[in-house]
Amino acid sequence: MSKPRWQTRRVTIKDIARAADVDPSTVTRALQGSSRVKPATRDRITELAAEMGYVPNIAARTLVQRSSGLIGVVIPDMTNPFFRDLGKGIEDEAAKHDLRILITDTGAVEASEREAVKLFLELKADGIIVPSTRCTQEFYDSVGDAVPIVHVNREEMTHQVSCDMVGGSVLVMQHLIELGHRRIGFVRGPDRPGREPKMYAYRLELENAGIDYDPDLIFSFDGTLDSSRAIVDQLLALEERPTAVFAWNDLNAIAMIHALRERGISIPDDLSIAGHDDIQLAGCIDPPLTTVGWPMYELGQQSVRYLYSLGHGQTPREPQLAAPRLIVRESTGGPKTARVHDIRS
Amino acid sequence: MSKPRWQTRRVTIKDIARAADVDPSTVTRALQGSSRVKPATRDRITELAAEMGYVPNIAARTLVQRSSGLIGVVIPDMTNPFFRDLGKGIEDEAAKHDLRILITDTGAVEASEREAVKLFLELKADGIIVPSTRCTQEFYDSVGDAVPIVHVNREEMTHQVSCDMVGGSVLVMQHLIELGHRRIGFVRGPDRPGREPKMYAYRLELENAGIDYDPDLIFSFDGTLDSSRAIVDQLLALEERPTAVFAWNDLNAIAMIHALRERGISIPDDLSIAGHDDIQLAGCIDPPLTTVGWPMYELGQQSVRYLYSLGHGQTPREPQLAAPRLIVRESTGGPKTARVHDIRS
DNA sequence: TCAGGGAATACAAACGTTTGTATTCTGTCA
DNA sequence: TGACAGAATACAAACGTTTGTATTCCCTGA
Repeated sequence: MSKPRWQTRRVTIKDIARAADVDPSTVTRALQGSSRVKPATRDRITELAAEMGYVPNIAARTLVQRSSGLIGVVIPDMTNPFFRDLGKGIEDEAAKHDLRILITDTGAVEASEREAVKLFLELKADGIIVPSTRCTQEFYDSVGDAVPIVHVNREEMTHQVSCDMVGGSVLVMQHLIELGHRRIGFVRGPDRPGREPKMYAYRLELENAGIDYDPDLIFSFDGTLDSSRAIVDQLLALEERPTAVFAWNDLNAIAMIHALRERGISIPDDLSIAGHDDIQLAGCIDPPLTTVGWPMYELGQQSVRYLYSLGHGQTPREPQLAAPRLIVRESTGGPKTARVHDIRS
Repeated sequence: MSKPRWQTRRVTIKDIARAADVDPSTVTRALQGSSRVKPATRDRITELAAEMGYVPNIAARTLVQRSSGLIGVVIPDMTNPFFRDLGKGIEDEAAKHDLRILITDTGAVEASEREAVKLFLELKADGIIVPSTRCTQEFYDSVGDAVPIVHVNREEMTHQVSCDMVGGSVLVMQHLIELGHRRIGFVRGPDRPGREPKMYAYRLELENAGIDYDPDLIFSFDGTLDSSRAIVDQLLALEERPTAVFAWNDLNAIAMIHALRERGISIPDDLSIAGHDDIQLAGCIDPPLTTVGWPMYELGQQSVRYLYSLGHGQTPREPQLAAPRLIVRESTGGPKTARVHDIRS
C-alpha cells in the first residue's frame, strides 16, 4: 500500500507560530480573537494563517476540550420530507451556539441507529438528536450520560420534544366524522407497540362519536409501496367497505389513492382519504390530499434549545407539544384551494 | 455556566490498562486484535473494556493516525430520493473498507457546501463525496489535496463518477420523437451554464430528427413548486403549444401535471410529459410518469471505490458512465404496466 | 546450565491544540 | 531613577491514542 499523497503534512499552529515568531499559544489566542494578544500581532497572525492555508485540526481541539462542537442527528429516512425542515431548524439553532451538525441516515434499522449513536459518542459530539427512534429507552440508558440525547416524537423517552400527535389525529378524525363518515379505516404504521398516539386518537374520537370500533378496519403499513397496495386489496375485499381512510402518512395515502383508482374507485366520491405529514407533493397530486402538517422547523430549533439546556446543567423547561394544522383538500371532498385549520379553530 | 454533568471523565485506555495491570499499548493492541498480544490477555482486556463501558476516543486516534476513518457526503437536498440509494451504496461500500459515513445537507446553497467541505477537512475525513456540487472546480482546487474528493454527476470535475446524462436524455427524446411529437418542450434546471448534458441531448436529438430548435419551448425550473406552476402558465400562453414536455425531474413533472390538469389539460392526450430520476412516487401518481432511472446504488459504490484508489495513490481506472433506463408509463401514452428500456435496447 | 531466540509486554514519543501559570516587557508615577 | 502595574507573550502540561523500539520472559536445544 503506497503512501497516499494525500496525507502530506498540513500547516499547523506551530508552523504559523514559527513564521510569525511567536509561541503557539499566542497563535491559538490570536485565532480565537482573544483580547490577550495585541491587535497588531493578532492581525499579523490571522493574515499569516489564511496565507498559509491553515485548517484547524478538530481532533486535536476535541482532545483537549473534550467536546467537538458537533451535534449528531440520527435520521431514520432522510428522504422523508418530514425531516428536512426539522434538520434545517436544528442546523440554524445550532449555529447560534457555534455548533455544527452531522447527519446519519439509519434506514429505520435499529442496529444502524445504535451504530450511529455510537459513532457520535466516539466523536465526542456535544449532543445527539434522534427523531423517531427505533431503539428502546433501555438502549439509551445503557449508553450512559456521556452526552445529552434528545428524542423527537417519542413522548415516552426521558428527554424529548414532540408534535402533538394525538391532537393532529383528533383533527383528522373530527374532520372525517363531521363529513358524516361512520366507517373509517385506519392504517397503523411502525409505531412502538403500546405507544400509538394516532391509534389512541382514532379510538377516542370513534368513541366520542358513538361509533363502534371494528378491527376489520385496521390495516398495517410497513413503509413500502407494496404494502400500500396490499392494504387496498384487503380493504376492497371487505364486505362492508369503509367510506373514509386515515392513512399512516402522505406517501402511504398517495400510493393507496393510486391503487384505488387503478381499481376504479373514485376519490373522494367512493372513498375519502386523509394523510399525515403534509409533504410538499401532497398539494399537487390528484386529488390533492387532505393531511396534517407540523411546524417541524420550530421543533428542530426547540430540540437544540432543549439539548443546550441539558448540556449546561439546566433543567429545560417542559417543552410544549408542537401544534398540528389540518389542511383540508379534495381527497376528503374539500375545496379546490386548501383550507387550513389550526388546533384551536 | 455550570459545569455540565455530561463531561464527567470517561473510561480511557489507561483505565483499562490499570485494571488489567498491563501497559496502555497492550490494551490498544488487544482491542485491535493484534497477534502481538497473548490470546488470554487479549480476551481479558476485551472483556474488561466491555465491562467498563469503554468508548474509543476518535479524536485521539485521529490525531495520531492523521485520518479519522470517516467519509463525508455533501448532499444538496437529502429529500431528493435520487440521493438515498446513492448514500446507501456509499455506506455499504465504505463499510467494506472500515470507513463510516457522515452526511451534510447543504440545501443546494453554495456557501453551505463550502462550509460542509471545510468541516470534513477539519475533521480529517478520509475522503469527501459531493454529488451535484454547486461550487466550482476552482474552489475544489483551492482546498488543496489534503484529502481526495470525488464528485458525482459533474463530468467537468477532475475526479468524478457520473450517470450517462446525455444517454438518458437521448432515450427520452427518442421515445418522444418515435411517438410522433415534433414540438417538444424542454425544462432546464440549475445546471452549470455551459455544462448542460440534458440540453445537449435535447438539441442533438432534435437535429437528428430534423426538427428546428425553438427557444420558445425552453423553460426554466428553480426547484420550487411555484416555478413548476409558472412554467405551465408560460407554456399554455404559447400560440403554438408543445405536444410533449421533457421535465427537469420527476418532482417538476408531477407538479406540472397537477397544474396542467387544474387548467383542464389532459395527460397524455393533450400533452405528454416525461420526467427524470424515477423517484418512488413516479409510478403511483396519476398518470404514472414516464421517466429515466439510474443505478444510483452502484454509482455510490463506484464513488467510494474511486475515492479509495485515489486515497491509496493508485490511478483509478476510468469510471464508466452509469447506464440509464427509460421507464415508459402512461404520462407519455405508455401501457398500464411500465415498460423498461435499457440504453442498448 | 546457559546461550539464543521468539513471544509477550513495557517504554516513550508523538499527534495538534488548548489553557493555567510564569515570565518579560513597557510605560507611569513617585 | 526605580518600583510597580498591567499588557503582552512564553512556557509547559495535558488531552487519549498509536506505534516503533526496547525490554523482559520463557522455552528450546546443545
